[in-house]
Order: sequence, then C-alpha cells, then structure tokens
Amino acid sequence: MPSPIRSITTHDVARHAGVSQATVSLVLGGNPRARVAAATRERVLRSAEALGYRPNILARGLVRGRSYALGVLVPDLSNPFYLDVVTGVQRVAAEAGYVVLPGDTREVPAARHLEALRARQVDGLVLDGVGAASLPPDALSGTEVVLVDEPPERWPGVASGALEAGRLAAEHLLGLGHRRLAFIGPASDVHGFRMRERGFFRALRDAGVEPRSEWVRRTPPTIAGGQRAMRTLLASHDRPSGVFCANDLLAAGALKTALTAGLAVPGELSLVGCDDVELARVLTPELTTVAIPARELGARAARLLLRRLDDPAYAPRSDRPLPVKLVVRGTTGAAG
Amino acid sequence: MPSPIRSITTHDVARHAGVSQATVSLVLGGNPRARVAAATRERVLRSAEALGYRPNILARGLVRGRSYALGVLVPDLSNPFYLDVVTGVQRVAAEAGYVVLPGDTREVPAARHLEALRARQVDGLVLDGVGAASLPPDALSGTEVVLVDEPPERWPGVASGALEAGRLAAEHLLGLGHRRLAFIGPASDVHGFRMRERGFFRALRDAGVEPRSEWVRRTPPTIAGGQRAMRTLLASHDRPSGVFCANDLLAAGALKTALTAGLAVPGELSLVGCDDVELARVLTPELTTVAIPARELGARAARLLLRRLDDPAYAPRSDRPLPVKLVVRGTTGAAG
DNA sequence: CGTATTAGCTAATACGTATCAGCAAAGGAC
DNA sequence: GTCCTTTGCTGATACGTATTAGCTAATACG
Repeated sequence: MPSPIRSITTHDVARHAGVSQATVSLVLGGNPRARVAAATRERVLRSAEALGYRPNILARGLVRGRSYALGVLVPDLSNPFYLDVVTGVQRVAAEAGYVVLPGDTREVPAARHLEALRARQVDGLVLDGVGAASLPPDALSGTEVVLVDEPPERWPGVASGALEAGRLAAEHLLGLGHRRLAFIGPASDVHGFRMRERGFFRALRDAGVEPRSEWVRRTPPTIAGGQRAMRTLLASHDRPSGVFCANDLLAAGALKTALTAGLAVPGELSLVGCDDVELARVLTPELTTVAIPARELGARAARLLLRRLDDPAYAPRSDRPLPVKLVVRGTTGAAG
Repeated sequence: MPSPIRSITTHDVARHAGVSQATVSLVLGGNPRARVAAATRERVLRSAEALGYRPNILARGLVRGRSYALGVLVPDLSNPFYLDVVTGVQRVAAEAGYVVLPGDTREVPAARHLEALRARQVDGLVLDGVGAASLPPDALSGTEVVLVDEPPERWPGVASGALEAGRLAAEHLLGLGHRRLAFIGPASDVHGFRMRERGFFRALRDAGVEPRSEWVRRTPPTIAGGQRAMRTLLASHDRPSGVFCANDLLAAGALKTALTAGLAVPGELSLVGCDDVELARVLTPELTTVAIPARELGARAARLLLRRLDDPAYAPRSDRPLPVKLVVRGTTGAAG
C-alpha cells in the first residue's frame, strides 16, 4: 500500500463508506451520543480503519475554538523537580488528548513565553514558580490558568505542603540537637519558596531558637548558588551546625562546597534539602531532604485545568496541600 | 479597555482599517514581497497594533498545510543530556516560529508517541537515541525526519563525535598507565552508544590492550544501572583499575557504588564518564568526562530539519561530527 | 488619443472539521 | 386514514487564514 501523499480526511472516509461527510464527523468526531444507526456507524468505522484515517486536530480545533494544547511555564526545566511537575501535567494532558508546550524562564522572560503561547491559542496554562502576581495584568486574560504553589487569589491553584516542608526540616535538625541553624534560599519572591522558609523559621521560633540574620543566605536556587552561599557561610568566624536549603540543587551545591572545604558531613555540618530529586540519592553522603510529590502536583494541576476548561465556573473545593515527607539520609547527624 | 471575548481576526482589522480581509492578510501574512501601497500597509499595521491582533496559527496552519510544530523524541528527558538536546532544538525552532513537542520513551513506546504527533500534524521530527531503524516502517512516512547520532542511511542526521569520545576516554586512561580497563554501557542497540563503545575498544586494541569480556557490563544507561554494574565489577575477584562509562549517569552511579564500598577514587579506581552534564561537577570528586555539545547538537538538528521543510530535496553536505572534548577532573589518576 | 501594462486592491474559494437546520422515512396513537 | 413524533441522515455553513483570479484606475508608450 503506497503511503498517502495527502492525509485522509473525513471526505475520503465518507466517499468510501457511501455516506456524507457530516455523518462521518458525527461518528468519528466528538459527540458519542450522536444519533447514528448502528449499521452506518459500523460501516464508517470500518472505512476509517481501512483508509487509516486520523483526525486533523488543527481543523477540529479551529471549529471548536480549541487548540488542545496547554502551556506549562516553570523557572528552570533543568531542575528535575520542575521537570517532574511538567511530566505530571503531560501525562494527564495526554490522556485527555491535549499536548503540552513546556517553557522555562531562564533565558526567555515569562511575558514573552506567554505571548507565544497565546499566539498558539493554548487553551490553558499551568504556572509554577514564575511569580504570576508580577506579570503584566492582561498577559493571562482570555486563558484558563492554574497556579502551582502560589496563593490562589486571582486564579485557582494546587499546592504542596511547603509550610510543612520547612517545619519538618527544622524539627528534624532540632531533634538532632542543632540550635545553630542557617537557611539558604532564593531572594526572588516565589511563594512556594517563601512558604518553605516561613515554615522553617516558624518552627525554630516555636522551639525558642532565634534565627541569626547573617545565617540567612539569599542566592539563586541552583547548584552554583548553593556553592556560593555555603562559601560565605563557611567564611564567617562563627559557623552554623545545621543548614536547611530551600531545594535540593542548593543543597547539592552546599554539600559540594562543604566537602571540598574539608568539612565532615554530617560530623561537623548537617544539611537538609527539599524536593527529593534523584540527585539526592547520588550524592555521597546521600542527602537528607523533604520529599515533594512533584509529579502528582503537576498531575493535579492538569486535572484541575482540564476540569475548568469544560466548566469555567468550576471552583475547586479548596484542596488540602499534597502531603510532604521527611526523608532522612546521610547528611544529617547529631549535633556535636 | 475590556479584554476581548473573542480574539481579534483579520476581519476585525480589515473593518477597522477600511480595507478587505485579503489585504490585511497580504500585509500581515507570510509574503513580505506582496504588492501593497505603503500608505495602506501602514494603515493596516496601525489598526492591527491598535486592536492587538495576533494571528491564529492554527488557521494559518490549516490553509498552509503546516502545523508549525516539531516533535522531538528522546529516550529519557530526565537525563540532562537529552534535555539539553531538546533545549537546543527548541531555541532554533522558536526563532522560526515553530513550537516543539517533546516526548520520551521511558513509559510510552516511541510508536505511540509518533502516532500522537502525527495526529497533531507535526511538520517534522527529531529523533535521538530511539532506534529509528527498528520502528514500524510507515511510522515516519509523510513527515520530515532528522536523526541525531544515528547512521544517516534512510534519513538525514547530525552527529557528535561519538567514536572520538570513546577514543579520548581510552587514551586518557591509557596515558595514566591503566591497562586493566572496563566498560559500562547499555545493551540496547542505540547507535551513538555503540560508537562510543567502539571508539573505546578500538583505541585499546591500537595500544595493544586486549579487553576482557567480563569487564564489559551491559545495563540500562541510568544512575541505577551504573550502580548495579559497578557492584558486579567490584564483586569479581579481579578488579579493573579504570572504567569508561557510556554516559555520565552511569558514571555517577558507578562512582556512588565505588565510594560506598570504601574504594578510593581515583586512588584505587579511575572513572571516566561521557556527556559532561552539570551533575559531573557536583559529584565529589568531580567527574572526568568527555564533553558532548548537546545543545548545539539539538540546534543543528533543528536547523537541518527546518531547512528540509522548506526544501525537501536539500541534501546536507555530509557534516563533520560536532567536536567533543576530554574534560579531566577528579575521578581519574595515575594507575597504582 | 488609443492601447498595453502595471499597481493596488477585493471577491471568492479552500484548508478539514463540527454543527445546525431541515428533510424523508418510519413509526405510533387514535 | 390523519396527524404527530422520532430516527437517521445530509446540505450548508462556519472557524480564521492564505491565495488566486480578476477588476479598476493609473501610468507608459507609440
């Protein structure tokens, strides 16, 4: 059978089955509850099968006013955590016949991404950690939006237990006897990070431990950022005995610098990350961290988004944040 | 200004500018060499600007027979190397107004991905490491395809110097005095990996070093795979003094296992990876590896693909493979 | 001045699908 | 038998754009 030059259309199927194009569309198109005689339906299906018909999703989208595409924007796709979020979105979206267009804001600003996605007529957007509040006000109009780990004020969202994550890290370190505790996190005003930070410090204060401002290091949430931050922490005359990093990349960088400086981990310094990306188990020693269900977070965001596309009025019953879990590994030990 | 319910079309712009829809299309659409009076063009452009017109890419694609979308398939998006390839494709594609739909074959088989991408009417495909040769024969018909690191027999492709990469690793280890050399790589028949392997062993033989079959460990090219492979290598009574891993994930896993087993690296065991992903610099000690320009590889694939979309007859002058480079870090040292 | 040429624009159509109004036939109620 | 309802299908149209044929007016040329 020669490969078709032009792809098979509903017209081709109609001719083959001896019915009208409209009937083919009724059988193969959206509405499964369309009134078509069983015999006709069968005949159309067989013709479609025989010709190898595949619906042209662009044409379908044009008439339905849908592109069946979703945009997902994250700060950094090379961070496995965000990649997992995207993967979660992708899986759910794929099942519903949607495709996802991922983008990150490392090199291209969010506003420009949104411009391009809008030109693509994406039906919806998932935004994670891109500071939706600080976007130009009309950048998101006319599109359904779901936020991840942001305050769900103007748009609905899903959340992980960021506050809880910070608290777990703090309690773990406190439980090991640490009182001299530092925090490494980003300066950027991303709500999820802010919550992790707040949870951490709240737990410290609850335990009567007053944080020191010189032990709060702000740096881009990357490996390089973690290295820099740890370098300045180690340079000070007075060193913390435990550090909570706002994500695992920071922790990996911090660990690297500490080991290179000859520090014993966890002997002289305990380290807790956040996210539990695969990297955490590759480091030596393995990283103690707080596991965030990234994939499930993305999946849940996608489900909410798809739901709202069908019914824009759908207001999610305010969901519990996804549960987080402390994973104790090799970078934390009793205070000396 | 109220946000528009329905998006602005060429008809709206035409009405606003007092011209026909066709004229608007001539001004704003593809052909820049269309004959339109300067004054009219100016007026249309101003109207478009004023109304905030954005072309509907779906509609444009429908009539032009293009979707302005490219599919990219790789084995594993969580491998930063492949992610970089995708990023390279994405950057070039974005500049040309194309969007890319990435997919990996960890959970969904390539054939199913291709099915979905085809339904999306993607204009072209970039395939890296998915074994294009073993796909159903018609899975790629009717679509422009460019392969990465595959033999460019049925489809054009771009390549990195995989053979050279293996050779560089071998010569580095040989130069340090190692003669007891092992290889860890995937069993799957992916051409790029095969070439790295071949380059390695060819250099060994050229140096008069005969490889031992029990030191060739086959395992999935992941961190976990590297750990397993190294475990079996260490379990044997006779240990190699140097190991070349077909990628950095394998090397990371191998390093982890070696360190956990109490081996001194590089004192008792030298380790060379391949790819030079960011992970390589986070490990302690830092990983010696062969740098492959992943991003440029993807970018070049995208350029070739776009070129062929404009001119399907375009046969690339057979390009030199992209240069690779040995990066000596901390996991290799002189043989004991 | 008459004719050929060109510039500048528009009407009409097509891309492949979904959907709606409407038609013919068949059934159902009496 | 008439009248009403339902079933099963089709013709026509629309989605937003690109493109081509063709029209008008202006210009060029002899």
